[in-house]
Amino acid sequence: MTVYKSDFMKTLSERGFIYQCSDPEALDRLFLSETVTAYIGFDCTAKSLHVGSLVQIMMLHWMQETGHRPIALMGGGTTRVGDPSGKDEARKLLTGEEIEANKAGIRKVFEGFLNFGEGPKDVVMADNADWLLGLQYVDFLREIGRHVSVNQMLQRESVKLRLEREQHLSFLEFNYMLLQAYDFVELTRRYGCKLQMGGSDQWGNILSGVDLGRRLTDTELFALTTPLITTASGAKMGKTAAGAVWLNAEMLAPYDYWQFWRNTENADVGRFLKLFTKLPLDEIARLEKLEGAELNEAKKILANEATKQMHGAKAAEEAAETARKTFEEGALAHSLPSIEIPRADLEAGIGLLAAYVQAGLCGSNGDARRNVKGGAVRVNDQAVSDERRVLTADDLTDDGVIKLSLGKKKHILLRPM
RNA sequence: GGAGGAGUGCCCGAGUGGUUAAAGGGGACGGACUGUAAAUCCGUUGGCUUUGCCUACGUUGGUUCGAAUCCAACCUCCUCCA
Repeated sequence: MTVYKSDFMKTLSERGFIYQCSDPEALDRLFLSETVTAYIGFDCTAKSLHVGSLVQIMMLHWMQETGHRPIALMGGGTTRVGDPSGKDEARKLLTGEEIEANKAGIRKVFEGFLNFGEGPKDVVMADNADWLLGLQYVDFLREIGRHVSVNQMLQRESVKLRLEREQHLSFLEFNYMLLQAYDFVELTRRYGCKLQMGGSDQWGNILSGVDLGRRLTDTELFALTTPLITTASGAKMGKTAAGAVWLNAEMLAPYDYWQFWRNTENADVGRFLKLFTKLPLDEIARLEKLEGAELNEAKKILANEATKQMHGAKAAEEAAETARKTFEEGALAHSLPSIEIPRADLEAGIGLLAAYVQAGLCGSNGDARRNVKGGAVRVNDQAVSDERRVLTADDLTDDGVIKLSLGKKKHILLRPM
């Protein structure tokens, strides 16, 4: 492994962020000699980013932390086209309003742990819609197209693969890398940006930008990618009981976020602590040495730290406390995720199956029915085997709620209103 | 523009007239075992007012007692030729 001298590269390298880099030594020198501006692009296809993007966000954080200037680039323009890579069918086209709404949601995530503003080290939020939407085709071809070598584009691994297999490659897909390359140039001109970072799947696209920038701006640009983060057992990261692990609290409750980290596989604890928390490395080294049941303590710390970063210290403490009560004492914790139901409905009696569907624990009555048969359903910690069971006001606990559980980990409180 | 091929459940994929809600695998969920881990084993995996009914094999129509399976038109995708 290369020994880096700059704080930023050293940190990234020690924490396991670096997968590929176009010129590690030169980049290291650059970080030593000046305040570097670097960017990472984010798609605006959903209202929130999910944990998959967290690695990238953490890199922005470390840039800021080590005294450099990160740019978070919203793909307001490229999302309108839709990145076809890795897709076997075209994404449905999003409207301008949808994209704007998504952008706002995503921005909220960043505000949690990056400082935005006008200062020299504040994070810049840019949007490629600002320059891409106004492009004129012929102008673009004359300015950019003449510098782009089709020969080189054909050399790209992703392209070669498609050609060799005689698989269809649309012109749109072929162009996507140009737009992304052009982003890099535009950011170099506007902000003096010299580095683009991203996931390893972006390596080719990023390199296109490096090449193009060198030609157009006569500046040495750099590329750096992170490894694809999978769990130790090989699964793609980011699934939980509740579905995708979204970063926005509206899409995934802090408690569920905490649980996601708490359920990390043993073999991943050290690696995740390095990537997803800001804890010092010696502390992490100590934690990852823990064995057996003791490792659970490290997982809790991971969950606490990760949740704190995303949702704040208060939410993290609550989540931890809720989990402790729920799992270690088996008691009813008041801050479990809850849904409200009209008091009148409860007095009339709510069918068990309907309640589970309403709480979002089951997808349909049939699903709920199957779970009852499978012994997964408990009400107020009492196993229920009768699918015709009706919930009434009598089921309210002393705390005035009804606790619905599905399996050992999923719990929802029904709160009459 | 011409010729050929394909469209099946969350995904992959079998099925070429009848016990097919549709083999098999993956994924997901649940149970057992554990440490809220992994691995392993077991179960579930269209909907509903569930001993029954409804909806489903690209879309629409047709043949038939009966169609995912046969026919026609259309839509979408792919490959090759130009």
